[in-house]
Amino acid sequence: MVLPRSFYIRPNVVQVAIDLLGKKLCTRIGGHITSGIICETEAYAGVTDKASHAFGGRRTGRTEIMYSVGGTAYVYLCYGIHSLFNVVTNAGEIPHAVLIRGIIPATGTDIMLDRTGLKSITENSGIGPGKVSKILGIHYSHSGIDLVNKPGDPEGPSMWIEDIGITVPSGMVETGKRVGVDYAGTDSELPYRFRIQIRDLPALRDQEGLK
DNA sequence: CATAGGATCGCCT
DNA sequence: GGCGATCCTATGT
Repeated sequence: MVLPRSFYIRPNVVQVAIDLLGKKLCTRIGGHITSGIICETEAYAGVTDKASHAFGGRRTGRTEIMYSVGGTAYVYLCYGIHSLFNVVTNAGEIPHAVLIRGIIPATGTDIMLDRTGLKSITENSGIGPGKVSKILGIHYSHSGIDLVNKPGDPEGPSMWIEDIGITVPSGMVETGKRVGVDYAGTDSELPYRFRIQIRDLPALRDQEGLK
């Protein structure tokens, strides 16, 4: 089931970040469908969060997308090299977002090989926000794509997230500080990073099989 | 117009 | 554990 708008527009961005664990992030880029199970996320709490690009209500050409309605993709270029993929959450004009930091490759591993030049795709190949975009073919030019309604052009790039029947037990979710946001002062200490360990995957895959 | 710096990665030691 | 790659974005003059 493709996640509906109601999943994204919930007001608690931290809860959305946790609930995205175990969901399947899918893209159709250049006619190729690839996907992976989300295993690491970070929440960015908008205008009050010093680590957020929208802190203080900042609106620029880049961050404007963050003010879209929940269920919109926000992708930006980091370090001149990496496209980082985020999901905008909450109602319009409230710039909350969840950074997807890691996925376990699921569909289209042959395409991922082409995109990365790796010799093989493993469970680690999508760990790291830059790698997520690399293996899924996501580019910062895809910022603004709607994750709920398919774009008008059926041939164009498209991205969505599916519920595949996995429920991650809270005891399986590891919480920590966000990465690379030391400039945010005390906000860098917030426990807004969430991940599931690869060693716990077999149990989750069993759930998927039962559905 | 000029410039500094970044929600990273992979290779090197 | 350290560093270079690489370029857009934001900000300041």
